[in-house]
Amino acid sequence: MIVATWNVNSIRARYDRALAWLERHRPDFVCLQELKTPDDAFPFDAIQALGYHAAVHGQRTYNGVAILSRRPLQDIQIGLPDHAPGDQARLVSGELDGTRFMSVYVPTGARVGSEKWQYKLAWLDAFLAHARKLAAAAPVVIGGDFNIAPAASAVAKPERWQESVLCHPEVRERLRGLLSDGFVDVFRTHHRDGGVYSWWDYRQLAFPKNDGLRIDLVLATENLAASSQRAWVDREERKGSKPSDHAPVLIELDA
DNA sequence: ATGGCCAATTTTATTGGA
Repeated sequence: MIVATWNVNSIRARYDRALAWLERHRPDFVCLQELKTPDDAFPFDAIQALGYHAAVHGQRTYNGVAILSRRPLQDIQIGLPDHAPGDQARLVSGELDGTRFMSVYVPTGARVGSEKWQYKLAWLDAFLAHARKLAAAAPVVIGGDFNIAPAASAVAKPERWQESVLCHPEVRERLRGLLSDGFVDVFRTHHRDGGVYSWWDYRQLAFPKNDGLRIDLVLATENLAASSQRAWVDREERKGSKPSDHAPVLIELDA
């Protein structure tokens, strides 16, 4: 099966491109982030017409996540376990054939030391604890915009980003904790040397210069990850008219 | 080639993204 994760940076702004991409690639599961759209404005009909079900946790203006699947997910969970109704829409998960799929949009954290940075750390802690708990019950696949570049090899210009919210030791250590606790960064197992990115700033010709970072990750619990055949970034989707600033990341599992 | 921010909203500026 093929699992993709893609931060679309508004599902409405990406409507044409996202549907065309879905029709072209037809992955089995697609984790989407930054829908920037409430549930009632999500394009359920168009996606259903392409043969997909959607588990959606939308939000107006900011955030918003979804999982698309050929068969409907079961036991869909919205947000973190203790979430309040007004919480930021950053997590949705569901189960199919004994595997749990999660789509996550980790906070950026604005600037190190800011209030949003503290929120990023606290949210991450809660999310990681929840992911560990789910992984104790069933195999898990997490697709998401983690807003963490796992290592210097995931950054075109590591020195420039070293102290940023995407590369700071505080977030890298948290991610490393999950990776030493039964989860695998599937892309990394197939691209040990790094140098492949998933996000490029819209500004300063970052994409033509390939001045990017790999912050969009697919994590899988070890048994699932052991069956992975390949992993790749669909850079074509970052080209052309009105792209998202993120490219889709895809993995193939023999499961 | 892949091209010099973009998207939503508070809309003719501002805010947030990463």
